[in-house]
Amino acid sequence: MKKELPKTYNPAEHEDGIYEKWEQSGFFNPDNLKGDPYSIMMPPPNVTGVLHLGHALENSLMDVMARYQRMCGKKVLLVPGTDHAAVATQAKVEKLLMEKGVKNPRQELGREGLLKEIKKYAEESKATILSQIRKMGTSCDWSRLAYTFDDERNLAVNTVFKKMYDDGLIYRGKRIVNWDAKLQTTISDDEIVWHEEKAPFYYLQYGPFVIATARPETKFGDKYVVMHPDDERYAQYKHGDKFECEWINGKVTATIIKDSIIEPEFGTGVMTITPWHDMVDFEIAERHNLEGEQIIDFNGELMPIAGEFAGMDILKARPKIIERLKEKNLLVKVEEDYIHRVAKGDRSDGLVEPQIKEQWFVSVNKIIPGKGKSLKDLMREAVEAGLNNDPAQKITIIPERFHKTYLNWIDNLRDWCISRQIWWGHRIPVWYANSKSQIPNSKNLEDIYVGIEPPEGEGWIQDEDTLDTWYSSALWTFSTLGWPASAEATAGKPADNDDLKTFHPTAWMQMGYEILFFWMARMILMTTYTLDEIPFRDVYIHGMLRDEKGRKFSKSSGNNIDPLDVIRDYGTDSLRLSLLLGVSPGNDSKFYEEKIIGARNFITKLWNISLFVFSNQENGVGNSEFNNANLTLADKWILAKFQALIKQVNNDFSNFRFSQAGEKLRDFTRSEFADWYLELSKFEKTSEKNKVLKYVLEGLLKLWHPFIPFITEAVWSGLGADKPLLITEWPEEKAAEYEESGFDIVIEVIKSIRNARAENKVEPAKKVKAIIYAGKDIKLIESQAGLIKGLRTGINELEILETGEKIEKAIHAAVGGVEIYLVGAIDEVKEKERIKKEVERLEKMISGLTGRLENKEFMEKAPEEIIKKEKEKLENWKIELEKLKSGN
RNA sequence: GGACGCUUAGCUCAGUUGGUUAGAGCGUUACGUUGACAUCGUAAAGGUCAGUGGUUCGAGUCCACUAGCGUCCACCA
Repeated sequence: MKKELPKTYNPAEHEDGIYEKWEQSGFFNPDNLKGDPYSIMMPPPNVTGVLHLGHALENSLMDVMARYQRMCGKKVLLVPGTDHAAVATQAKVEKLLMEKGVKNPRQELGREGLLKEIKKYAEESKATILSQIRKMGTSCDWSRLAYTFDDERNLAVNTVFKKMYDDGLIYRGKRIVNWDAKLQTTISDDEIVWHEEKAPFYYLQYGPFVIATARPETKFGDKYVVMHPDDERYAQYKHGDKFECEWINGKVTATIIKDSIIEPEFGTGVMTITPWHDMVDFEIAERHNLEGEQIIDFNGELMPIAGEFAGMDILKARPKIIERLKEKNLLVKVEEDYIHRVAKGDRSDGLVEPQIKEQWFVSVNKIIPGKGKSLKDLMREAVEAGLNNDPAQKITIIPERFHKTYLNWIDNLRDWCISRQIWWGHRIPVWYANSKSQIPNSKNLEDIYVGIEPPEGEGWIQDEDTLDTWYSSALWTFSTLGWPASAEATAGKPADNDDLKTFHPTAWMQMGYEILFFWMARMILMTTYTLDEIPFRDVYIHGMLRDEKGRKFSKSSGNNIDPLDVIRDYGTDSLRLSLLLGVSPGNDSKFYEEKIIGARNFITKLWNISLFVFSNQENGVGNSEFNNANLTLADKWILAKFQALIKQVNNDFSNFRFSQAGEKLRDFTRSEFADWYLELSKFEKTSEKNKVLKYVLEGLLKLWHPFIPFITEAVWSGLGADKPLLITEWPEEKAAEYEESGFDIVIEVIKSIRNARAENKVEPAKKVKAIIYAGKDIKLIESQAGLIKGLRTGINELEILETGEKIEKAIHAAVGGVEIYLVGAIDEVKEKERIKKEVERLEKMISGLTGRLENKEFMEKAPEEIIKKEKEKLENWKIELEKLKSGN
């Protein structure tokens, strides 16, 4: 029975239903598929709100690949998931609570109460996000849905923590950390945003020295004065010398320290140090084993050491301290317009103060027992020669330039501080038995228990801190696959035991460059350490989406585009296509409504093409066979082009060039299939034409499906296919089955006729005679005369001649006449010139390359591969030259 | 200070190991309603590929320098 498509395509009427059918079909789950495994782990969106355009891009990228691989017969797994996003989520909920009038959420609600609130928010947000992922059409296996903060992932986190602790890679230490007073937690170096600010730069008298500072409020306890050992101005002072001097709150005893980190050129070449509140000072103090003292408390207020200033906010205290120094005649001079940089938290926008705290760290330089190398070494190996020199365990980063960025970053990598003083997150699996321990300041290591499960017996108290959110995301590629496969973990889920074996390492991963270090690096670290495997083979780095003016999208700048609005107005396919076309890996791209409209217009076009082609079909989709013996020139032409297209698209997919694959598909669909072949089918009616039309269109629907799954499926299933397009086989690449038929020349002829009409301003309705000088293609063109007449050329008489004068001349001569116009397809004179030039060019190239291949130096230096390729090239050119010369 | 990138048509960008006449979309201009499609079609105009020099038979593509722009990292007491 003949099925018909609706006249117009309204995405909203189809999309949800189609997604539901896909889901019910079970083919999102690889357990129902055959073939080689291919796995992608969705970068889990934070449960801090709703999906934005960046997520939409990421979903489009992973889904285009997943669908392509599935149609190519792979057993595709795409795991959906969300991230609890520790600090971000807690900060967000605390802010919401404060807006509701809860002044200090942590104090008022307590740990349990606040966690309950956050969990409620996270669950709501998660539900929203998951429904949005469905809206995007992402073909993920919902039965394997994961969350970085669920029980399975917690088990993985604790297991890895214990393993690292037992290996001596996790240690606890007093270190200088970035303290965000607003969020009341440590944050990592990467979470700091530097702001440039103008501030006065004070020169202060410190004993015999003048020191310079922008932060006098930290200087109360300074008792070390540091200078460069080679600075001759201060040669008279020896390292370790002591002197007494008058300081802010009375006399202090100062010690001279010589350290080459000091730049003699900067300021006075002398500084005092505040080890507790400055990274560099801390390092100097460590190096010389100096004492440090806390000056600023964890709320950003001065400590008792500040004397009468104690309890004051540091910024308010600053001018008062300067006043005091002035009174004591210790203020030498002030530079007003000094520009310095102030650290602020990227989530809180509050001041970040370095503080010394007890924290948990992962050592990146310590040698891992039994491996003879450090975590840093593993991270490096994975992208260089491959883990353990195994090329199968090598990660390729696309685009390549990020290799360098990554390696450069590893070189400067310091130990990773993994503890956070917040409540939302995986609690550190460490317990202290000493009831007197003031956690987290316990130093009694004997009474520490580190384990996957809480210790038995009374009196154990768990560490208050939680883990950096990236600790759990770092395990993502394998924690989602049922690792660790303990009896409890896999009880009732027998298939999970095999998942890790089947799907790890994952095939590819995609992420924005802004989380390269946060996430990619840490996944590599954790996975290579835990499994001795890389987490993924290829990682595709995408850029950021920006608005028309190149600004980032954000709610605060009011330029936000909500993907759901786009879907509502234009459909998911339009959104996906506009996100995928015109982007290249690693580069930012601009996104605006015109792009979406362009995509929407194309999708409408594709619908109309389908409408036309299938309106002439007896049957629905499938069984698109035709008889090769009955093919016309034009049929062979479109089939040859189509074969070439499949090959190019495959090639683009295997090199992650989605944009280019899409552009080629669009060009073929519009410029070749619709504009020529489909038009021509209205005139050249043969027994096979409908079949070829259907064959090519069906192939196109398949090729388009990864990009625009909904409309292609709507056509496919709308016409009663027996299985969804989702799992229909990808078109086969048939090696040169249909030769180039020379139909391009016929197109040239038709174009020249149309041009000649336009140039000579022939009225559209007027029928004219055309004379074509066809040259060597005379037979070909003669055979297509009927078609040429028919195809919107408006000629009623056609004369085809083998030779003739230069065409322009002929046309002009004819314009004087009444109804006869001369039109030429092949300008013999021009053609001869072109061939002559081409021959010259080829000869030059051949002689040049021959010369190179005879050059001893080149032959010795160049790699064999290149020489081989150059030789091949040369042979091809020679063949080409022969063809040209012989006139074929 | 260290690293990386960008500069191609009016705009947004592609350009796959160097190889025919450098491409697309949007925009502009002219024409057009033909048996799917005005959410359309046919065509045209528009580029010394930022600049200079080099390597090469051949450079948008490789190298060096210059200019402008941008990103990341470190960080100035």
